[in-house]
Amino acid sequence: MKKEIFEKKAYDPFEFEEKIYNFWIPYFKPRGKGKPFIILIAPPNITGSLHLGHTLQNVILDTIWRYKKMQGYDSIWFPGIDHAGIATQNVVEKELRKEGLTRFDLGREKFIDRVWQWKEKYGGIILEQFKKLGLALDWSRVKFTLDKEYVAWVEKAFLDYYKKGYIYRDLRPVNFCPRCQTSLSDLEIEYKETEGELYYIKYPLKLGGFVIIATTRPETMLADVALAINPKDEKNFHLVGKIALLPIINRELPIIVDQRVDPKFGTGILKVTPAHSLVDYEIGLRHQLPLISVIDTQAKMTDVSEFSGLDYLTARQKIVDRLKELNLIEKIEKIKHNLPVCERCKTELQVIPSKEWFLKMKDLAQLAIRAVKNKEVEIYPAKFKKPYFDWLRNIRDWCISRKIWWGQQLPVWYCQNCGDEKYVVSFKKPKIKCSQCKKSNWQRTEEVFDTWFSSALWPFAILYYQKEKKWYPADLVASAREILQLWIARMIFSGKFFMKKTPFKTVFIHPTVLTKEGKRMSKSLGIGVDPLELIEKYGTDALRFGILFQMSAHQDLRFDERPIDQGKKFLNKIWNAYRFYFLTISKHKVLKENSLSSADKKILASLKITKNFVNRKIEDFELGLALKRIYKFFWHELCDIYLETWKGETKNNPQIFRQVMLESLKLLHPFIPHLTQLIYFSFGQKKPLFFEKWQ
RNA sequence: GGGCGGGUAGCUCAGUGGCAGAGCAUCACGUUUACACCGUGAAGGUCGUGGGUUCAAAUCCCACCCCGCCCACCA
Repeated sequence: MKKEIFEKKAYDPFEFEEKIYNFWIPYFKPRGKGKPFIILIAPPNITGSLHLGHTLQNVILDTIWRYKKMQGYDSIWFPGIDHAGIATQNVVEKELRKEGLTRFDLGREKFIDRVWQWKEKYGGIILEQFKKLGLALDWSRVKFTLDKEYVAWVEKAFLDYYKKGYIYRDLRPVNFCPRCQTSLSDLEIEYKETEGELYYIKYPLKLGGFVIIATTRPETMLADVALAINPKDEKNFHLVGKIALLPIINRELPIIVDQRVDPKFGTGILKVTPAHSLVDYEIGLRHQLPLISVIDTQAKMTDVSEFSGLDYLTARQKIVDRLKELNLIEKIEKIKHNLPVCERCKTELQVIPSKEWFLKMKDLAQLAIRAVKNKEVEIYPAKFKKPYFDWLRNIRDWCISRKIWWGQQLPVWYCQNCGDEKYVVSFKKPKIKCSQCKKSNWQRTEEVFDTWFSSALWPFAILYYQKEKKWYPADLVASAREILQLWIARMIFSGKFFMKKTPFKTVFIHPTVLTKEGKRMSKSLGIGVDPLELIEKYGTDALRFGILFQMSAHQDLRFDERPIDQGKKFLNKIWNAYRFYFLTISKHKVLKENSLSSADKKILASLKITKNFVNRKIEDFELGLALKRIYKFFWHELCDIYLETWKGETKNNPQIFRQVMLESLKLLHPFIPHLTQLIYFSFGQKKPLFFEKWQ
């Protein structure tokens, strides 16, 4: 690539970008020279394709990678992808549905084969798309969260936790999707506003009279074990300590006090149903109430009285009819309320008790809190520390098991003769005998890990479990806001627990990319923008420019396509500025004296100011402001003024011209890597531009 | 319900105590030998509303209105 390329008046990114990327690839590896600057990538889901969130996040990191490299650091980051449990399983199930099949038709083994096929076909797509963004990733070390070594790490972590008493198995109410047939974490739940009925039901008191309870779910009343009121509720306080009778089956219900009751809802009296409500379960724990379940995993009534086997909606109607016969319905009101539905399939969820594996969070949350308080990790912008601390301070134990099929199986073995009450936690099939049946007939559980349990260990796998074992911890990770708790917090306590060190020093919570109207982008609503289409239209450098130009470290970004067009024009401006440079410079002999014209002095001063400003702003993650300053410098100070002084007679110094043009190229490179590399070749250079020193 | 952020030119946004800014869009002029994906210039704003502090407020304080995001979820 020589100077002849400048015969063209306009820059065509499509002719060069891919070639330049391929030229760089070998140089993206760690060089082993200089102080490492390590970036931790957020592994995209194998279901994913590039969206503007990924684009922003990774372009920020790549810009910093190149900046740091030019500061003399050995910048390093590795690519990887996440198996993403439920998300992937549901995508494959959707494919099956087109063939008229469900996963149960295939059976577990064949279904998992299908998911692996899917992974082989689509798993790497988003990584290929990362190449299109020009990311300086070391492609010789791609990791996947179901790689053999990775799986071993996750098992080892589980065993460690287990040996130290952090893991337990318990029967607990969990959010359960009757369609997906699995428990879900809080984060996999959506709420849908729905019009429903609020039933006011009379519960007789044992010593005469009655109280009225408001509920939207009468079918769960058969699992009631108490009634509760708020301690500040003076109106109802006289009821405390009395006994109520559960209609239809006449179970005795103590009336207790608990602060979780909202005195303003309904009559201010809550029926406590620990098996089918998470709040009620908490109340139940505090008051040592029993756990009675009346709904099963199919959302059908279990074996209680005459309602057994009915689905929950039919049962609701029958129970209401019966209460009406007994004259125990005071009134029925319309109410708007939020129904919990499965994030993936939108089925209404049931809270039901299920045997699940839990991780004790109290100590671990403390580790994560202290790590940030002691500044072992810095969270930027600082305003995100509050939600981080709030979440950790109010944390519940983490349900880490899922009953889906796609994922990593727990290293847990159940006795085939005695059932799942007898189990062994072990890496390999246990040889010991069951304490009950005295036989060794162990079967590995089909339960899999919550995908976030696996992701929480990502830094070990990608940084430590490289052969060199020397990249842990990272310097920087960037994250979307909504996974601050799900991912970032969990990586922090996992790192502190297993490695005694936080997995990274700085977390940058980047802005959310919103639509022009300020709404969240959403594929299902059809208001997303596809970055690949933008690349096809404008090229990678222009996209990078456009998105970084709009970016602020503190504020969300309302996406606007115009700055990308502006970027395309800017690239052309740069192209032509260097065309002019190469045409002009050949006509001028290098001066022997180091005399500077006033234009020379002015542009050098301006370059220095710009550089200092850009340094400061990049360190503060204010890439938008940095780029705006560079834009102003290059276009308006360099092109509009300084270059003009080279037309006609000039007293300028050609050495300064060369110096300024080379320095500008370096300044632009982290933001606009491809074009600047191309022009760098025209200066007779054969190395990557990011090997140049920034200052 | 709790938390966080935003409201500045038609649009997207800079600007945190000292004469209101940029890009795009608009208008006028200019085919000046790097670039019409250009240049020169113009027009355009009661800085959400009301009050307060100050010599001075877009900027600091208080109240309110509107918009958005995150978290929790009311039985």
